[in-house]
Amino acid sequence: MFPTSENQRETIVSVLVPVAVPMAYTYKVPAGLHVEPGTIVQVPLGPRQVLGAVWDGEPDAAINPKKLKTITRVFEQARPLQPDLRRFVEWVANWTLAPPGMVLRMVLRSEEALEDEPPITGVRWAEGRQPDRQTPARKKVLALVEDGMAWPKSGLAQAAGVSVSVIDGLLQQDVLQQVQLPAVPPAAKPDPNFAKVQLTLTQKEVSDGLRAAFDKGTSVSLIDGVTGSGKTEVYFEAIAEALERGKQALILLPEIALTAQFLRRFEQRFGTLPAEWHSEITPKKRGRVWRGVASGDVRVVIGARSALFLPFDDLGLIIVDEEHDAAFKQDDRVPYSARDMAVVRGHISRFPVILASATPSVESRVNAEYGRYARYLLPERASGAEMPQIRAIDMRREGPERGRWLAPGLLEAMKTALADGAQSLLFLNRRGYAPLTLCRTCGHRFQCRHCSAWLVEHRFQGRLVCHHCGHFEKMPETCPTCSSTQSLVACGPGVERIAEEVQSLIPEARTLILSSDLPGGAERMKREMKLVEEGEADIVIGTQLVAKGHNFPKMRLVGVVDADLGLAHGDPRASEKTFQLLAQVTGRAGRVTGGGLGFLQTYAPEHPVLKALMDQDQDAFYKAEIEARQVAGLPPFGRMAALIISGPDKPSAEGFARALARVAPPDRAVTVLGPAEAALAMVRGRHRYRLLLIAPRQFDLQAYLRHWLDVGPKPNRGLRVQLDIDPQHFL
DNA sequence: AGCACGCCGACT
DNA sequence: GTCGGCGTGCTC
Repeated sequence: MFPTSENQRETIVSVLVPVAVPMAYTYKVPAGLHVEPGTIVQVPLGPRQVLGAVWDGEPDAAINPKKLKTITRVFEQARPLQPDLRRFVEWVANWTLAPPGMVLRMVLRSEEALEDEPPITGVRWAEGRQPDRQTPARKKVLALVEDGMAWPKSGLAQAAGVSVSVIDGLLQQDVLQQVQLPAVPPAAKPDPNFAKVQLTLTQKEVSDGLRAAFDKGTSVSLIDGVTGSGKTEVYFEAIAEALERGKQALILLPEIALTAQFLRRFEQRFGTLPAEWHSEITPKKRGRVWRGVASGDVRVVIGARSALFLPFDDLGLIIVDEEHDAAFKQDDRVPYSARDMAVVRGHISRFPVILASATPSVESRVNAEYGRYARYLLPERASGAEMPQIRAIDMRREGPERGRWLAPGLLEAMKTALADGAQSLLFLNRRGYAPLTLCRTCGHRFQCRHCSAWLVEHRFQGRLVCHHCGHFEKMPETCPTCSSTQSLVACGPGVERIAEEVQSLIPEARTLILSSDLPGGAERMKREMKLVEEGEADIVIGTQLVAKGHNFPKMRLVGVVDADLGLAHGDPRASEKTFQLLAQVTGRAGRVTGGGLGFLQTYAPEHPVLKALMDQDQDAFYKAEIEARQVAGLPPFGRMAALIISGPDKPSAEGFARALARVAPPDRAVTVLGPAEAALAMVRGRHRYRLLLIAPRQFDLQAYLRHWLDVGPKPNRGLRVQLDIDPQHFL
């Protein structure tokens, strides 16, 4: 690969560039410079300079030598990407049908990481020297530096209570001198023995099992524990074990859950904050963490899915918390599932991976049942609090009068809770006031002009909003078709409408809406979450964002306004998603106060998802769902791929069908759920169409797709593939 | 004519 | 992913 031939021929190497080209390119190595596989380099590509990594495999000698360009820069200080990481990049590229360069791009996402950090300069007393004239300000500064310690300039000025110009004056007279300060480490070393916690008997058993997994090399464990059962405490013990063995650890959290609260819990256990990695981290910090991870200075990273591609020096454990969460899936660029790829990374580098959830994904449950994963159960709340009682309200018999949405039984329970000083939560996963507006006179329905979804009325903003593409218009006074006035009616409820109903029926309660679209942004949301936490609201009406994150200690009652919502979707995972969401939401009830209550308003009280929730019988849900999937050939028993066709065409079934026929004619081995099916309704954004292919396990779906990708439009032009396949069988 | 936009191929 | 080239259609 690196001939230093006698006849002084120039060396050539493979270089992978972070661009959507199908393979590694070939470059010349400048004379006298050493590169090896993994070395990070800068190379010319077309009209620009890009980062890249020297890659494995023979460089292509067949390329016209006149075309070959030379590596412009070698990043000698940055350590080469390790063989395991390079294999991981290749694996992910192969799996996702994405160009390997696009996966490498996720590894090289911090440009700052490669440059040396500009040294931090500080000041120190030049021993013995005194200023020409003493002033009170100068005296204060000199008192601080007397001991010979070095200070950052602004820090010293602040500590002395003087302005920076005083320091500058002293520097001028050489009373102070400039010195280099050591670089700030991105995170201190966590101490596995900082604050050992008292574990319950069950927790201890699980933690012993997890610690033992380190001796097995590759292993995956699933912690299946109810909300409040202490999953976190238990997997912290696995992190302690990794640290004791001198290994690095990575905790992956869904983006939403990266809360200060979680970081504080880590700090309490290990005595220091972990390094963080997610989209909000500043470029400078990002560079420090990247370098720290590569050098081994950073021992534990807590991050969102992209942290999986960090160049760890010696990674020995990955934890995927809330492993069922959809936020682990990336839909754009390289469409990967961080949960699945974490398992792959653990497999390649032979270390344990831990998946944790109160409501595991069906895939993980199946893998556990078939013995591919070790399964650990934490069935009880560590505080001893009871799980809430959940009952259905049959809306056919116990429902409210026409035009109202809350059943009398639910309202009674809310009033009782209010009288006892406890909080209630009404959950409805629908923003706005009403999901459909129509004209009573002519039947006109307000539809989005871009994507044909119904427009949702947002009464506080006085707008009609499309929840698909974000398009909005002012709420008109008159019908745009027949010009009738006062004829527009709102159909169905959203959170705003439920809040209106609560305010009119229980006016003495302090009500609060928690919905992502309310004005004030993330700041206001944080404040309001805090208000709820402190008991400053009696009745909270919320969309799905109340399911995650904050705990509400005074919440006793949870009412699901429409428990059927989401069950009748075209989405093949509708049941699973609804089960997980409702289990989380009802789990908010009575976590600390005990005796929590859950109500499910439904027209289908016999539905297996709702029955499982009421009976507190998760197993019943998984059993029913697994059977249904086996019959339908859905994951994890079949394999599913979505072909996404995007383009500027206006939505039209004809154009879509034409594209489909050109790209992926139906095959006897695969089921194509085309535009006519509900599958399309699942994600019909602007300029985007998706169809689902479902193939049996033994069918080589990737080869099939690869074939049609070659025949059809270029993969990076209008056509994208998203695979929803559990990789467990392919390791 | 001047340009904005979309499409398409090339990039070693 | 990003650039440059080229065709189409619209505006000053």
